[in-house]
Formats: sequence, C-alpha cells, structure tokens
Amino acid sequence: MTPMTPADRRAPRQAEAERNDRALLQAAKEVLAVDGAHASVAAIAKRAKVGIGTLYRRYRTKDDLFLHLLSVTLDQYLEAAEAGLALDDPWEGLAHYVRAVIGFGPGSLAPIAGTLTLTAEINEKSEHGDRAVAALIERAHDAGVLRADATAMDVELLIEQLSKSPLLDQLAQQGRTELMPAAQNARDRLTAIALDGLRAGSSPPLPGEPPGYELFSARWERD
Amino acid sequence: MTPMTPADRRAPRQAEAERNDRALLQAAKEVLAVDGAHASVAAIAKRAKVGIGTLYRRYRTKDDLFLHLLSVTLDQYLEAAEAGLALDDPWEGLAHYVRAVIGFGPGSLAPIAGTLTLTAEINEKSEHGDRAVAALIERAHDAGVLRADATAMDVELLIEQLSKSPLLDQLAQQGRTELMPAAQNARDRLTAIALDGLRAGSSPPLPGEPPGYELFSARWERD
DNA sequence: ATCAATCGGAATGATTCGCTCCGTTTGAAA
DNA sequence: TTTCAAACGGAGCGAATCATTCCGATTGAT
Repeated sequence: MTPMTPADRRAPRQAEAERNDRALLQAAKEVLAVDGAHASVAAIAKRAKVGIGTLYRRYRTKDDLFLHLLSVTLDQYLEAAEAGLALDDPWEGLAHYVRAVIGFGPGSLAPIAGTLTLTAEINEKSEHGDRAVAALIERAHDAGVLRADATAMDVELLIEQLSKSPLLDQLAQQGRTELMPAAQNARDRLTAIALDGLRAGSSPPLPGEPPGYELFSARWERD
Repeated sequence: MTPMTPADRRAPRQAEAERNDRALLQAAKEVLAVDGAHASVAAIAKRAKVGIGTLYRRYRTKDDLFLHLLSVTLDQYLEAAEAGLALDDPWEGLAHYVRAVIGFGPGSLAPIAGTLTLTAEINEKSEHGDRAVAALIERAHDAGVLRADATAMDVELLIEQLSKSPLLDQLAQQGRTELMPAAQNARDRLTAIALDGLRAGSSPPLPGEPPGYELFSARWERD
C-alpha cells in the first residue's frame, strides 16, 4: 500500500459531512420560509439537527450560507426550465417548469435576496434562467396554448405567489408531518387551477396593463 | 353652559387618537406580513409614525393588539361574504368575495393566530364567516358556474395563497411607493387568472382527493 | 392660564443574536 | 490496539433587539 503523509490523509467522515451540508441547505430553506429575513442560524442548525459549529465550519458567515442557498436554487430553476424546453409539447413544457419550481420547496428567496450583496456569479445565473423561461413562454405563445395576454412577468409572479405555502410552512414548523401529504396534494390542486387559468381559452382579458420588468428588478436591489 | 366636573371632561384630542388607532392597525398588518410572527412592536409603532407609548396606552400587550387586528379583519371578511351573497349573479358574488379578501391587504393572519390564545368572540366570528363562504360556494356550485371538483377548502386555500403578496410587502417596506400601483395591478391580473381557473369549463379534473377540513383547523390550534 | 388627555421616546431588564472556541467523538490507517 | 486528522456539538461572549414601563413635553377645549 502506498505510504501516506498525514497531510495526504483521505477524509474519513466525508459522507457524514456531505449529508450535513444537504441537511443545512434544506433546513435553511425551510426556516427562511417561516421566519423570513429574521431567520437565525441557531434555528437553522437545530432544524438540520447539526451543531452550530458544524454550520460555521462550512460557511464563513450567515450571509455566506444564504448566498450558497441562492446559488443552488437558481441552478435548480435553470435545470427545470431546460427540462421543460426538452419536452415536445409546448404547454406541457411550460407546465412542467411551473410545477417544478413550485414544488422545489418553501418559496421564493426574493425577500432575503434584498438583504444580501449578490455576487456576479449569482446575477449571471439569474439572467441565464430568465432567458430560458422567456424561451419557454415564447414557445407556448407561438403554439397558441398560453393565453395571449399573459406575459412572462405574469407567469413568474404567479409562480412566486404559489411557491410559498403558508400552510406547508406552518405544518412543517409544528412538526405535523402526518398532515403534510394532504397539504402537498392541496397545493397541487391550486397549481392545477392556476395553470388552467393560464391556458388559452374564451376568457375575459386580464385587467390593466401588463406588469413591467422594473417590478422584478426592484426586488433584487439592495435597500 | 352645563357645569362639568373634571372627570366628565370630553376628550379634547379624540380625533388624533382615532387616526392613530387606525394607523396602528394598518401598520400592524403590514409589518406582520413582512416579518411574520417575529414582528416587533417597535417596528409597528415606527411604521404607524406613532410613539411606543401611544401603542401601549391603547393595547395592554402586544398580543392584545394582534387579537384586536384579528377581530376587525374577521369582520371585514364577513362583510365581504355578505356583500357577495347580496349580488344576484352567483359567479359575480363569489368573485367579489375572492377579490375583496385578497385586496384587504397583506395576507392571511393564520401564521400569528397559531401563537395566540383566541377568545371565544374570535372563534365565533371565524365560524360565522365560514358559514357565509360555504353558502357563497354552494350557490355557485348549484348554478354550475364554479368547477364541480373545487371545494370550499380549495377556494379558501387559493384565497390565502393569493392574499399575501411578497412583492407588495417588500415594496412597502422599501418605501417604493411609486411602484405600488403597478404591483397592485399585477396582483389583480393574477387574481383574474386564478378566478378563470376556478370557473366551470372543459378542464382536466383536479389531482388527488379534495383537501379535508383538518388542514384548516390545524392552523388555528396552539402549538 | 389651566389641566386632563394624549403624545413621543429614553430607560430597563430579559432575551436572542451571530459567531468563536474548545473539548469530545469518529473511524481509517498503522 | 493505538493513533490522530477530521468532523462533531454546544457553552459562552459581547452586541443587538425584545416587550414593556415611566415620565416629561405637547395639545387644545375650557
């Protein structure tokens, strides 16, 4: 067997560390959904069933953790958009993206994004995702399956609105796990209703003017 | 002029006091929407542009303020439901209720209700409102204008989902008042989309089983 | 000019915060 | 079996924030 200097040692507990990392990100997502910008590191560590020290060995600061969570979440969004584009049916492609993003978990991260100084990497991922979603929506419009008066902003705002579930968040915090499948199902029904409302059909036109992009960008600016 | 003992004196600054009371309730609603259960009295007083002392002269404790807010909000809900029932058209009646409740402001109070010990008066108001909504929905079902597979729970959950607007809350907190009309309009469009999805039509059936009432009642129980 | 009513916010003690530090546990290599 | 780098949990620290109290300033009808 090859001799091994102490510095060369392979990490012996690497598997546990990886599991903890995933648990931390999941816990951060859940606590953020319930507590908003006031979410505390102690609450996150507790929900992840991990010591505070473990959290701080992996992330230099609280903001570091949030930025990392934001980054991996944007990756998931992009992945869902590309999976949608890979589907042949334009409507099913859009619906897949909507369902996937809503299902990712407890909601939009925009409220905390406003409290962070975003990195260039994150801004780039965000724009990349926006382009993919725009393509998804343009394709649905061209196929005539998405109601003509609904813009990309409308769809994105609708997703944000549905992606945070007060009901699921509260049940999660109370530990009422036995009710959560029913709550998930209830949320799926609401998603289906909303998607139904987005389909092209004999509907009265949407009120007012389409929302402008400034509504979206304003949210990611530092206060 | 009638003589007047000191104890009989009419309140000289009553108008200002009333204005402050309204401002406090409005501010409490807004801060609760953004900060959730962690909302602080200092933040509420500041948003209402009122001293902390003023808040505590009117409400004995923080919980007292929240209970009062809950009470007047339930009154508004009931009023909206009865206004909907007063309309002849069953669909317009339901739509009016949905639009009104969503428009009342920054969202459901369920998350804080779980942290309070509710009074009998509040429980009664809640049940009273539920009965009115059930009547509204039954009438729409009977008229065949509400999709048959959507239950009262579906509608109530949809309302809750739409009644909290992260976008409006964030803009309000940032003081970006110039963008708020556009954000309001964007929200109205989402409401229209959702109502469209609720209308009876040639839609695929909703997935899974209808949500049970236990999902609703679980939220109002003390932890 | 008076004074009860109402106001704003400093002060307080308790709590919670982000974060550091350190003693303990783990398990592959020797 | 012994060793020890790596990963762990959580007590503890100073700063910040919490709900609430208390009191001096302001107001405006008399």
